[in-house]
Amino acid sequence: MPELPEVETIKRDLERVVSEKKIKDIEISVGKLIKEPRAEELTKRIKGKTFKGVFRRGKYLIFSLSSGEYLVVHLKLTGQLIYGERDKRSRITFFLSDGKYLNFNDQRLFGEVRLVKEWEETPGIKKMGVEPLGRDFTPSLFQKMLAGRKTKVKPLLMEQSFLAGIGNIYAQESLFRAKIHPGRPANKLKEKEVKELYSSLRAVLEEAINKRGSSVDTYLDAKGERGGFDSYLQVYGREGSPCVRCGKGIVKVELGGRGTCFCPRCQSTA
DNA sequence: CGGGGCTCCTGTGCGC
DNA sequence: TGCGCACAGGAGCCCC
Repeated sequence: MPELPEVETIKRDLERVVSEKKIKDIEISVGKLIKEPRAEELTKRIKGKTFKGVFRRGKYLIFSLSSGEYLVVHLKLTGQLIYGERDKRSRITFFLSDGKYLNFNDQRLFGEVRLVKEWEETPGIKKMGVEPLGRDFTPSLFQKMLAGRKTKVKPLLMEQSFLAGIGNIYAQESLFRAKIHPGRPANKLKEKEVKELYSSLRAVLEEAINKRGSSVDTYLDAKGERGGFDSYLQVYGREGSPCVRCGKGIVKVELGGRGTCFCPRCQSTA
């Protein structure tokens, strides 16, 4: 599942290879992935335009086009954007001026593509919270953000209107590093724990970016290669295995309807 | 605000 | 060996 580090990896890869390339044509095999405008309309507006740049907001990838419009893409669970040769699994294929292809693969068809004039107004982005690796995300801001919230900290970390780009993997990993039980009410964290969680979040995201993401589920980068962070995951998907810190078995529970792994000994409940 | 539930979809992995 | 079914999961949406 692509989260912030995976989307950032794809962004960095694509920036190098699609910038200044013209979109000669687009082939849409699964029209329902396009949320706006209608597929025919999108084709008309995108054909002949040039990719100017690529950036990321939360888990969204945003391509700026020479027309001044933006192509906004969310990979959801199984989306991939792979640059290179033609891929028969591709749901939406961009034919580029260098003779290469940008393939949007998506096994489970949850992905979303939009062509918009103002990317900031896109549903999902409009109410997006602060970027956890951004300059304005500080320990004191984090303290304030958590203060009013009685809900469980792990589902809160995954709320995109709270923090941008954190999903099930990195929420679990950062709480493990910070030694905080995922079910703790957010407003009950001690000041020291808030600081711990703040640095754990930033550290885990940065390390994951440096390792080019985690290839959990179907994730592949823009070159079609796996990420390298899988082997550094300490709790995610490790239920039943020994805790890397204390050796006790990692436990899996459901929180906010999502599977959650943690160490019942290391991660403090109070 | 909080909490629960439903929805989209399909490959995987289980039970029998 | 093979069939069929429950399940996972991001995020919007609904309801109370």
